[in-house]
Amino acid sequence: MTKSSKVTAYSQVKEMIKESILSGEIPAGARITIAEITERYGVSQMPVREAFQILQGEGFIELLPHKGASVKSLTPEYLRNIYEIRGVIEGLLARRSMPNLTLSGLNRLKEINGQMEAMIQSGIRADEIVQLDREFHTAIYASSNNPEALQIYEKYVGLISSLRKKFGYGDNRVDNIVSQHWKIIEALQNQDAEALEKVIHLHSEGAKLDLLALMSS
Amino acid sequence: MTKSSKVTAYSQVKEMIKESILSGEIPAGARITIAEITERYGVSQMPVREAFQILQGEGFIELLPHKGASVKSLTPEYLRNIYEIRGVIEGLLARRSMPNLTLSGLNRLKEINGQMEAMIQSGIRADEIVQLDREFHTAIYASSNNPEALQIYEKYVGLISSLRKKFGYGDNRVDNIVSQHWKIIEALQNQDAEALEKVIHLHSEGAKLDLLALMSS
DNA sequence: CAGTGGTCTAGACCACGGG
DNA sequence: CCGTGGTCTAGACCACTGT
Repeated sequence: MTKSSKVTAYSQVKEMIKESILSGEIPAGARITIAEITERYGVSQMPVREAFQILQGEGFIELLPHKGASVKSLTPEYLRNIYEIRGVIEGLLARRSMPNLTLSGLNRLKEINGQMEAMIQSGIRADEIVQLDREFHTAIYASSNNPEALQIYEKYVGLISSLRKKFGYGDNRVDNIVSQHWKIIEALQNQDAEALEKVIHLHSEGAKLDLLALMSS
Repeated sequence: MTKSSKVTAYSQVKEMIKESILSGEIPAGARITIAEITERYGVSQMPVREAFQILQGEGFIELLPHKGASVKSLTPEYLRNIYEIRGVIEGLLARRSMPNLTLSGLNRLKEINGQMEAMIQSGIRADEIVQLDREFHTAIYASSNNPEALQIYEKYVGLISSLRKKFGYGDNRVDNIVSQHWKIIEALQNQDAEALEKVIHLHSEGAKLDLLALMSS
């Protein structure tokens, strides 16, 4: 490690490996050896092993006893599965957040979605859309008072965001996102739980289909 | 460790600690030191630390850098949160399992629920009810084809089961369980996704209220 | 029946909290 | 400012794979 510091080596190693995976530097399905990492970052085995265990818990790698670590491969089935999970978790988060959402929170949502709308005119950049979309949803779910659910959401959203940056968006997906966001805002304003949950599921389903189509083409 | 074997030390240590937590031997909120475990099981620090990381990933303990491990305390808020998560995940699992459920699978469900019904007559034993209830739900969700969701479900069901064995069930909770199970079977038989999801949520909600009431009394 | 690489031990290091 | 206990290093051990 660069210098002695207060943060632990294993958490730094964990973050660095995570970065490498999300950026695509270490491709899905690739094997990672302990030796590789110890050499690269100048640490010994133990912090690497701890980092591996954490990353396995977070769903980024797979760890087989006596066989080593490999980056979880993002098969269509796996993606479909985690989209489904994310969908129902988002429904829960939205439902729980609705009563706690403040007026200024609602304005923040309108602002973010306005920015997205503006971006469509001036040419779409996938990574910025990803960023704004995440902010939009995070702004809603922050008031859910269910940190455990939020953690599951963030785990999967991180995995999927990296793919978005790589594959971008389908033809009119971004338009759909923006219009669905307006509907979400409307449902929140009306405190209409049923409508809200319906739009959220639609939103998630659309995202899944769009990404899967892009990946298979 | 007892003897050299093919399974890893850290996985054995992990299982043993997990047992101790679920059995209540190590109470919620208690601190666990590495030295304690190394001494008790005759291993060195590294496998213990790996076990800790895994247990943190599974939600059983909390790990603070430079401060150590403590068993996650089961506050009412935390329980409410994980019941909510379990509820929506179960809804998802049930919905996805329905089309894949075989006739013999359905008969198995009827059989299990019949056993539960019989048990009510001959006096209720909490740990056996817990066991049968778990079997019932597992029998449904096995055909969900979504192992990731199943994993989340099992993580939380393990935590909650241990509490059930400790606190038992409220007055007519067991009757409710059995009658709701029949309704679940009926919905599965009719391939009625909407009814199914409704019962599942009712089931989950009832379980949550019952347990929270028992714990606060 | 080697070589590779994951797993484990022993002990040093050092952050943190109480006196 | 010392003690406790979490963190890290170096190196040995041994399960697994392919030759």
